[in-house]
Amino acid sequence: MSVLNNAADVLRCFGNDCPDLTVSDVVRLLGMPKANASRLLKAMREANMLETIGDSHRHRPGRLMLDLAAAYRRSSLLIGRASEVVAEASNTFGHTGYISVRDGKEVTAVADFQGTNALRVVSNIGRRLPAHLSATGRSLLARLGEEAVHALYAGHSALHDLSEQLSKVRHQGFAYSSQEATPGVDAIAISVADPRTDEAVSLCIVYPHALVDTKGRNEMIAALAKGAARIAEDLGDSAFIAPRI
Amino acid sequence: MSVLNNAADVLRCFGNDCPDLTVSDVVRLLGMPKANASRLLKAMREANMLETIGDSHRHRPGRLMLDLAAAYRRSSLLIGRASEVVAEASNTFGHTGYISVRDGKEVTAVADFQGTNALRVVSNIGRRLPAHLSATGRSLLARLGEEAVHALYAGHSALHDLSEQLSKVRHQGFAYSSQEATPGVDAIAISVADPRTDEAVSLCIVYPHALVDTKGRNEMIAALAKGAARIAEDLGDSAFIAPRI
DNA sequence: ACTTGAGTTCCATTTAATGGAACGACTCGG
DNA sequence: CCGAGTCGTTCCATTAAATGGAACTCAAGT
Repeated sequence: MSVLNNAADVLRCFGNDCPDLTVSDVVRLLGMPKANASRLLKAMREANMLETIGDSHRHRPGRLMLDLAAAYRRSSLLIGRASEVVAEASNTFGHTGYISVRDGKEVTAVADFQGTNALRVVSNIGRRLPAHLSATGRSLLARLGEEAVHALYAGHSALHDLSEQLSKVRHQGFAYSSQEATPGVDAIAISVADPRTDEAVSLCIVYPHALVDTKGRNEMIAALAKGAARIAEDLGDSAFIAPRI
Repeated sequence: MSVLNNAADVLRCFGNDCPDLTVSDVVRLLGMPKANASRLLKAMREANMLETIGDSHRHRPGRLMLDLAAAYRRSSLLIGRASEVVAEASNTFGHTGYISVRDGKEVTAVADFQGTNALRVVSNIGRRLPAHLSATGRSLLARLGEEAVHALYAGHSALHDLSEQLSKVRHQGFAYSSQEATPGVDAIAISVADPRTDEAVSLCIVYPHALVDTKGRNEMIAALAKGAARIAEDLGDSAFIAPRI
């Protein structure tokens, strides 16, 4: 209805696989009269929410947007603490690490730490993934109660499988995926929350399947678990489950 | 005037040192009637541009904003190419690296690569710095003509010094700062542009002053210069100046 | 119980958003 | 050189939303 919602809809278009937008893209994607789309993009441009690429008619997010993700990170003690842990683990083992948050049925990375190994998984920060299809997503879904997950995934065909996976995660204290989203890539994830702000984040390490055996995997789980446990204790996360390896 | 501009003003408040905002913060910072501020924050919340922290009245940027910086990076071939170069240099030397863009008289980092050395400079992505007070900023300002810089800094007391520094940067092909913004921290920066999109980025390495001698510094400049020269050639940046060491 | 500060809601007024249609700019193929 | 197609902008009357003063709620402090 209001411009603000339309502007938000435009920004949402950048979410997945869309590096830039034209007026007619917006008309197509949002089903809006093109007069509105034209004026909306112009207004967003003038507000620095968008900028044109060169002198073409293609738009990308504006400079105003560049610092907001960092402001989000700064607003959260939990993210800062989690980042320290994952940064250290990433450096120790040479693999890429993330901090992710859940937004409904999706997860998105808020911070990433590139691995240093020659063969490492490339960072995919800023891409939204279905929560039920990734270790980091399941580590966050596992924090919800059984009922909350049922409510969230009501009518979803994957619900039964997901429930089983989540009880495994709850029992183990960590989530694990092997070549699930990407062939050759494994991931481990542990979640921790700040009860004062109701935030939950996932600490995640992704690594090439071929490079890490069970022993190496367990060392990484132990490293993340140690850091996560300290955070859980400091912040009072009583729902934290110490991983059993 | 319109909500969009007010919303943009609210988002701008997160820029510097402000991790969260309340209704009265907005009233104070933007001089807006509190009825408006209250409704504006509510509307931004409902559009996912903001979210409340826990159940308090404090707001931070919303989930919608988290992926936009990544979309910006993805929209630019130049940023992608520059990131590869800086990521490699960061890994080789163990120091922290950035990619930055200029926005008027400010620079902001769009990508960062944490160093791996025990003593390394901590990433400050998402903070805007005055362009004339940092190596990365001066490497970008040097690309502007002498006149453009005079126009941009008209009436600014630092203009004279800046002009001198910039001609040095233009002659050398790189910018260097020693313990300028932060005691004990040095930085080197080289800029490269994409003439097709009118973008310019700075490739920057920051390192502890005590850890690097002139020889080490020159090795890093050479590494950045080599990568930047390849980008300049591939994209047709005729204004690129190969650093002289 | 009184004050102070923060946040929300109400309502008449003002201002901006809407969308159909006409217009201008560009590209492609003949 | 022309006409069809695509894309983006502008115009204008209509409709809908933003505005800001004031009244109201709620909580904390004294």
